[in-house]
Amino acid sequence: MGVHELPHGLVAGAAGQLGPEPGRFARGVHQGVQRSGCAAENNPALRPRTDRSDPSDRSDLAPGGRAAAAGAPPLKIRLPSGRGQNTVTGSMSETPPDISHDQHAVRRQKLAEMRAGGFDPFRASVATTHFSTEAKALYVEGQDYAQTVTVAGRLVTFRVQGGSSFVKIQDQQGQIQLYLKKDVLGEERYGVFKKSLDLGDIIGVTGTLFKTKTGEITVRADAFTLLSKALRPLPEKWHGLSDPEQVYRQRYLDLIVNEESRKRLMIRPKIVSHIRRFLEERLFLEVETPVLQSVAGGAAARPFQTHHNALNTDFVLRISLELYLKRLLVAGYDRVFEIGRNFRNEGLSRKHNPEFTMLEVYQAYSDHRGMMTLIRDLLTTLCRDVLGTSKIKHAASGQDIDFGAPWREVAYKDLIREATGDADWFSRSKDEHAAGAAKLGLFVDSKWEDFEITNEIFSKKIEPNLIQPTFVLNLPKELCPLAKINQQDPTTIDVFELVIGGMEIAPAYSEQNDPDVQRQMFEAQAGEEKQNIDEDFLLALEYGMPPAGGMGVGIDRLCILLTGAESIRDVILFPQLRPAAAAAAEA
RNA sequence: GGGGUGGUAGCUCAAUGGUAGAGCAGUUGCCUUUUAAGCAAUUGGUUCUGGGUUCGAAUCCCAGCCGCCCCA
Repeated sequence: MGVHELPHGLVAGAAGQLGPEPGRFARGVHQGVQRSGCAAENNPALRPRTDRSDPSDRSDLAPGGRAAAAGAPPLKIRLPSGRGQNTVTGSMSETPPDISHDQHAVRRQKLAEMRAGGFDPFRASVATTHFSTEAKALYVEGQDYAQTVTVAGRLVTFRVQGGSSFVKIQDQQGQIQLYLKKDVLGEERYGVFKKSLDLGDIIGVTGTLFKTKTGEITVRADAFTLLSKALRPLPEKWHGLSDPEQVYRQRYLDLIVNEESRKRLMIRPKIVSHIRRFLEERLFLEVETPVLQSVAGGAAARPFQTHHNALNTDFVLRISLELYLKRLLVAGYDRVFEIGRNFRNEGLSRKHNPEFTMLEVYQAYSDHRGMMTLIRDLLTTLCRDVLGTSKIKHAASGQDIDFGAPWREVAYKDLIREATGDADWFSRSKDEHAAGAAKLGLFVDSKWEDFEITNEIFSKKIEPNLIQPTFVLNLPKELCPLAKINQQDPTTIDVFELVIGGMEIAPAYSEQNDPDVQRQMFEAQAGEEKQNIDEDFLLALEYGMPPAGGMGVGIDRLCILLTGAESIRDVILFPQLRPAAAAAAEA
């Protein structure tokens, strides 16, 4: 039935049954450890003070749950004869091999002995009342042992000193120290704690808050429950996990032991939720559009191929959100956004993951100028509310990026003229452009179109040096077929590209809504920017799309920027890696 | 795709051709308000994989796998 899933426990705790009576972690049950069955079947609020299960209850335990369990001896790791005290249980009569060096085996043996003693550490859960930091906030100065809490988490430090011990558990919010004392827990339970728990185990504890001599708010445990046995040891607590490969492949370990990673990756959900709130306050609708598409449009990139069996049709994974969101503009969704995954079948690098997250926003009766206001407001409130500052460090340049200062606006062509020192750059020939680029030390591929040569200068020589927030305006029309042509200079389009910290963060357009011009611009594309033509999209435009501003924001890059990360892999929980050879062989 | 660089105990790292070590973790013992706890004892290795050179290889060479950095 799974009545007592952990979420229920959390809800039950949060719903107001605070301060469970100490006796709820029944001592008499299976080495005093409560089981999920009991917790599930009894409303925690109504349960008797001393929640002793009757023996028949044990039958629903693991097969090992026998009456003999109650008398199970303290756990002990068996060592070769002559060393330590062997605890010979049941049929074990041979001297077992020394496994003390093999932490996995030691933990497995502890588990086996627990099960043999009638306790299965994977069957219990607990109704927590608080997260760690919430619990600590409840403490009232000077009122030790007044507040009862039930907390749960992973054991991350272990300091045993004889008859009392300090340990820390870690949960989603942080850590809280627990104080376990033989006098409080009783000899047997304290022995169980010392002998059968390990770093990495997940436990639940009920106890009262107090402040130690050294000033740390701590839970003095009245009872504890092992909720999950860790069969593998955690990485070392002091240095954490540093091998980048293991950090990425076993991110869960990184998140357990590396505080920095945990903090950094926790910022991301805050950023995303701020964006949602910000846009919803401005009456934007969040929608979801197809990932599986027939034509990968809205950008120039190689898509991933896939196949639908029932339809016997090939699909591609989307490379942008754009064309479906514009269909929704046609449909009358005047303000719409999607935060979704795009997939591009390209190389991996510090700045590229094959799947990445984009925010795309479209606002009818706005334009790229309107988008400038929107993104500026979004990013300044984001800095204020999530980071609590308007300035962030940009490690690569050593500068502080100041979101509070006025944001620079500059035309693409002006930047090129400045970088090349050539006021007449845009009236020169392709060969002259190639020569000019080469003079700047750039490699020029003979296959490149003229505009690609110029854009190489922008990408390599200009963009990386735009550290402060900069709107680059009026890009050449070849760079994007989906924007409106500029009235004054028809070689450019009404767009901006927001560059911060040397990275392209957000391109935005005055969206092209003339179906005929749109078709022409698709057909006129050249070079690497060429997109596939989505006929269904063009059909939609013929029904009439309102004038609109649209913008894309690379969420991963935004997170890199705002967290000071060095690589996109540091802001993606599970970055893409080549499958491990060993893992592949096992599978 | 090219160049560079790395892979040693569960984790973090030493060991430059001559017996593979340390800290943490583990195990055993002592320790009832600690802060990376301490003290004492102790276990622990296919040095990524496969070849080669050599009396002898973690170390040198070749190939492969995986990672990281730079370039295309």
